[in-house]
Amino acid sequence: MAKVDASLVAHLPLFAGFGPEDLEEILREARSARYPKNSTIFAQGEDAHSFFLLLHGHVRASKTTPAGEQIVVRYVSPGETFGLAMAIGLQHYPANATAVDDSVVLAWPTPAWPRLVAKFPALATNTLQTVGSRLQETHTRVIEMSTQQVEQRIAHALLRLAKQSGRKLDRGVQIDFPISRQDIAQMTGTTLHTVSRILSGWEQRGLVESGRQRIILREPHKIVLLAEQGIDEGRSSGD
Amino acid sequence: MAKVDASLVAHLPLFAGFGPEDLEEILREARSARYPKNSTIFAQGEDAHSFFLLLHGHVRASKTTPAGEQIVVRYVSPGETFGLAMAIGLQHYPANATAVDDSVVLAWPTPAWPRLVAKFPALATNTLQTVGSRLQETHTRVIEMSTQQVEQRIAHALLRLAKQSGRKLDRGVQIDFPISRQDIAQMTGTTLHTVSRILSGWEQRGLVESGRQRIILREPHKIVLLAEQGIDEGRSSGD
DNA sequence: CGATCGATTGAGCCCTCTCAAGAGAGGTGG
DNA sequence: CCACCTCTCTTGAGAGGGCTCAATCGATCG
Repeated sequence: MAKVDASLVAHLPLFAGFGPEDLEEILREARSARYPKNSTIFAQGEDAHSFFLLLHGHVRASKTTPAGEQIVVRYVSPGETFGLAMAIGLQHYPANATAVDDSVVLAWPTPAWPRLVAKFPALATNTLQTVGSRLQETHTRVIEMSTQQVEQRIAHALLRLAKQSGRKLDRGVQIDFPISRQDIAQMTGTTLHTVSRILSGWEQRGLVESGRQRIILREPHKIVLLAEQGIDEGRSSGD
Repeated sequence: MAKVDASLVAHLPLFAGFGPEDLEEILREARSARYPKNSTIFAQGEDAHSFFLLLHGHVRASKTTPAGEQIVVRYVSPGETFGLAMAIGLQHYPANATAVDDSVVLAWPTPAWPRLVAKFPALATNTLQTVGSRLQETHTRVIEMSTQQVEQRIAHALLRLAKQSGRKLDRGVQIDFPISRQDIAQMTGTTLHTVSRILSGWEQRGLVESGRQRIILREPHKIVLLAEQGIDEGRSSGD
């Protein structure tokens, strides 16, 4: 297996404050692995054997309820960690991780975590900040679900995805991985039907262009307005 | 100011793995303070001057939206930390903290955090686990809001409060601090009206006994059933 | 070129919100 | 100790946003 180039990951938040030698030592314990599109990286409830750093691709973290419903926890972008069960005191993964695109990860065996943290305490403080950010983001989600209508929540979700994983095109910004109506529904607490209806509406108004697992924001600024004020007048156009 | 007795807090998760001397050193940097009922401990957006450990009483953490709506983030019980802005990389408090009962806290000046963590790395790993738990709990909340009806969400919320801060009475379990219909609405993403209607219904069925900012669960087991299956009548399946 | 998975769309309903009073409980000041 | 005032809780009526149920269409892949 090829060695990971330290310079590729040195700038990541996880490794803030580390010198090249420390980095080498940490990376030495990791193995890299490739997961093809739609493959499972780990499943909820499984023994947490490893923790991960995404190098390339995109990973969806989701949770399954006892009743069998799924919700999307987040989409992981390159440079982010995931599967940190051990760090937060869990023996088992609290969620599923699925590669939504061909993806490459670094994986450390879970038992390496306590050892690495003991030697490099900055790993813990860096991770604390990461987990703290995720907590803030999740609170934002709770607030949105409590106070906003579905259309606004979808607008916020798509803008976030675009900012995080948007690819600039001439005609707008495309979300850079396959994402279905169902996925968006599971991110926003609604049904795929409602998402479909709303996106159809936006498409007719020229705000987005979308297809099978593909969404392009054509008028991001107008979508920001939708997200912020919610109901904007102007429905009385041509029909 | 009286010195804090180390033995009172030694068993807390925050201090797991510390000896008496380390504990003394950490506690030496804290001051204790008393906040009367309904007083503000800190406000959202304020400079994060301190972080806290609740010794006695109850604290409500809430967030205010740009539109002025409030949601309850959580209720803090004795032994828990709050106001950890600095630890998760924030300069300002992301929420409001209000004493809902006469409360006593230990407060450390924020600048002490990096110094203490440098000397006692276990503080960081202990806090990482705490923040991780809160992240899990917040995800649970998202899942409930996505998949359950209001009545089930209220049932879950009250059961959680009862477990966390319940006082056993002959007639049931009382939530051990003042809590209004509005508070419950802000925990579950609904309105005070709907909470009031649902609690009235439960009261008629003998499940709860409630009054002004006071709730007693008289039939916790039946409320568990409500929380889990939701609808207990009719709804025959017959596949 | 057929099969499968995702997207679209209509109809109808109902859970929950909004709007609107009003009643009860506690606290406070005279 | 009583009167008043404020905060909380209750309850009704009506409306509507979003869900459920049910088909059909369209695109991607083997």
